[in-house]
Amino acid sequence: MPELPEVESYRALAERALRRPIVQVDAPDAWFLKDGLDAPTVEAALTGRYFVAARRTGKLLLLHTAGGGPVLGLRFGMTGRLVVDGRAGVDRLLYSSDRDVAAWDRFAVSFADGGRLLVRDPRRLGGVLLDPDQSGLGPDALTVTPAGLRSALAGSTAPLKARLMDQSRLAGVGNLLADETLWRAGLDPRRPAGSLSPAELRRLHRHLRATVTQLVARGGSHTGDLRPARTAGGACPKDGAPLTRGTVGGRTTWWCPTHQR
DNA sequence: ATTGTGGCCTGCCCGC
DNA sequence: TGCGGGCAGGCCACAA
Repeated sequence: MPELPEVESYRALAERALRRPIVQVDAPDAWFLKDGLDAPTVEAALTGRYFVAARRTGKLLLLHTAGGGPVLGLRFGMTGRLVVDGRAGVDRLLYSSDRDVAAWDRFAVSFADGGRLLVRDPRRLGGVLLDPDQSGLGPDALTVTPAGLRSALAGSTAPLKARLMDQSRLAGVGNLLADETLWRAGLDPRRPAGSLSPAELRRLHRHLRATVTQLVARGGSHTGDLRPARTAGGACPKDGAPLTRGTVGGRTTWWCPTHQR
């Protein structure tokens, strides 16, 4: 599902949509427009303008318009895809459908040259925002510093995994990325977030940055080394122990009871 | 304030 | 072969 790695792929794809005059905006699904946004407003905000930059914070894609104009924010939930000129941002999306169904096109921007940028989301869990408020987002997981990670976790009794996925503390980590990172770092997802020693914090930071970087390069949060074993009867790829399945932070969680402490 | 829970969305897969 | 139930998780509202 779209976590940081997928959205980073979408961001790179969205570079193709820059400096192309916008002639039409289609927002057929009112549910998909968030924070009180409506179709006439977003149409008026974008038509006649063009994008100049494609940025990303966590799982939020930001398309800036020229001259300091409005910023289009796109969220993808767990089943949303970005499509530009018929080209999809990722080949395959876990838990979503790979089919092309026009009814799943929830939002589209058409350019003067005939091309289009659109969000295709079967489950409608994503959304469109205008000038999104980013004050509620923590530092991006791809670039977070050791101190940033420490302050995201410090003093908390919540499960470590829940804090890693708390977008207001750290932006970009979803369920699969959290399991993969904690598995690599050898940390029990149920540990109180504030209980990590300085050495464990450094280890987690190193593995977080490395994991995110690697999964971005591989093309998705589903390309982790733990992922194939995240299933009934799965064994730890490191030591062969049967993986444990449970609910942590309200999400299905798989971990190795042997080496994750 | 922090933490936990349940609901929303709907395609897909499994078992009958 | 059709059908119903459960499942997936990002995000948000709400409760304790």
